Formats: sequence, structure tokens, C-alpha cells
Amino acid sequence: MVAMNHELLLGWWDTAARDLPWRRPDCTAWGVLVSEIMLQQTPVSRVEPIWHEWLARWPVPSAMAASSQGEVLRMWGKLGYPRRAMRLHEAATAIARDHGDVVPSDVETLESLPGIGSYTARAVATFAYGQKCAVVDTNVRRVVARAVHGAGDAGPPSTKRDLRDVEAILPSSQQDAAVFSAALMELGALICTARNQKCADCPLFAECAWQLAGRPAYAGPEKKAQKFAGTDRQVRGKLLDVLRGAPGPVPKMQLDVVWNDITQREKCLVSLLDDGLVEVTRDGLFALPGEH
DNA sequence: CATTCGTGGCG
DNA sequence: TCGCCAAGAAT
Repeated sequence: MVAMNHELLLGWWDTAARDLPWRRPDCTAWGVLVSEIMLQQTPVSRVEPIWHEWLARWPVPSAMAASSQGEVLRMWGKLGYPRRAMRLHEAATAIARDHGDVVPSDVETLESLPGIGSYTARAVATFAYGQKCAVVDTNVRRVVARAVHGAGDAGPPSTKRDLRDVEAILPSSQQDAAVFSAALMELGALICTARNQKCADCPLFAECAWQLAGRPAYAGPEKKAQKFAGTDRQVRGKLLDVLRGAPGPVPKMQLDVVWNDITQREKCLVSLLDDGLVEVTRDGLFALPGEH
């Protein structure tokens, strides 16, 4: 594929795009930001119900800033990676205090906020404000690897190179660029998936470099499978789940029962305290931050 | 640049 | 069953 045929993808988007709440015209920039944070490493199906609860409860950043971190962690529930919720609370506080309660529109300022990196900053600038900039997530990387480079899958991420790759195929029109980015991501999510890709339904089938090359297998460096069972991540999750399930502060014994390995358990509790996800009360009880 | 950080569903 | 995967960021 020498040059991406934008019309094919834009046309497909019109007929195939999912009707997600954060894509509706009445969705605020804050709503878009919340969705982007929640969607990091997390499937749409699990995000959607929580997103509705959040926007109903905290329609603007200042509303969330007025809530405690513990309250935010409870509302986050089991979405995973709870530090995202903490950082979003921090970001909401900064937006309310420093930006007039308006989510910033330029990539630079967005990236300066906690929890907002290269992808999320560009996603908000593009999807909430219609700006023209490259948006690179795992879906886009995979689609570009196949359709443009003819590889079976994307190699290890490289922020600078990945950005250049996508900038090279971005439509010149600002309006098209925003839809194009959304469509690229949608294609990766629905058609050009990691496994069991649906090439027969792909709008780029005829010009896809991977198809034209005979769909060679991924040739890059081996990807390390992420373990979970037995990791600190699992232990931290169990500890935090106790606090989420309790109405208030709990004695340490309640935390001790969730994991047998004392050394690992204590290490994880300390790390949760370090991250500000857990606090100790005056009475030596353990609580979600701000809930005592 | 490589690791760490949750959780659950699916083939 | 269990490895793999799901809109990344911070360090």
C-alpha cells in the first residue's frame, strides 16, 4: 500500500462504527477524557456501564475534584489498574484549578496532566476537539503494520516511529483526519483484530500490503506473555478488593487473610500505601484514601 | 528501552 | 484448562 485510500475507510466507518456514548455529538471533552482513561488496556464492554455512572455523578472535572480519592476508587470498581482512577482524580483537580474546569485542547498541555500520555493526549485533542493529529494505539499499530508494512503484526512500540508512520497516512483535511483516526482504531477493534481477523469484511482488503504479500506470519521479536497468577498485581488487587468491599476502615487481619506469603503481602501493602491507594488511620486501621 | 501495574472473558 | 488479549502511562 503506497498511499492509504482514505475513502474506503471513511465509507466503512459510516456503516460499521459502533454507537458508543463517548462518540455522540453531545458528549463533552470531559466525557471523552474519562472514556480514554478507562479504555486503557480495558475492553469497551466493561467500560461502558462504569462510564455512564461516572458521567452522571461527575459531569464536570470540578465535581470529581470535590470527591475523595476513596470515593473515586469505589466508583472505579474492578476496572483494573486503579492508579488510573487516582491519576484521573489528580487531573480533574488540576483542570478545575488551573484550566477553568475546561479540559485542555492542545496535546502539549494534555500530556502534562497526570495519567495522560502520548496516546490519550492525541485522542482527546482529536476526538473531543476535532484537531488533526496522529493517534496511535495498539489497534492502529496493528492495522498499519499489516495494511501498510505487510507484516503479520506490529513489532515493539516506538513512540516516535509509530507517530511518523501514522502521520504519513493521515488525510490532509482536518475534518477527515479525525474520522480517519477513529476509523483506523475501529478497524483494528472489529476487523483487523489480533487473532481471528475478519479480512473478508475488511474495506482495505484489496490494497492491504499484508494480503498482497500472502499474509506472512509475524516475524518480529517474540512478545513476552504477561503473567498474573502469583504476581504482586494479583496480591494488590486482592488487598484493594477487601477495602472496596468494606464500608469503612478495616483491621489488618482482614487484609492478612487474602494472601499466605507474608513477605509478598507486606511488600504489596507498602506499595499500595506508597501509591496512595491505601491509608492507615490513627487507630492503625487500613482504609481507602480520604475515608477516615 | 524494558517492566510494572488489574481484571475478566474467550478460543 | 490456560495463554492471550483488551483505546497505555510512568519509571
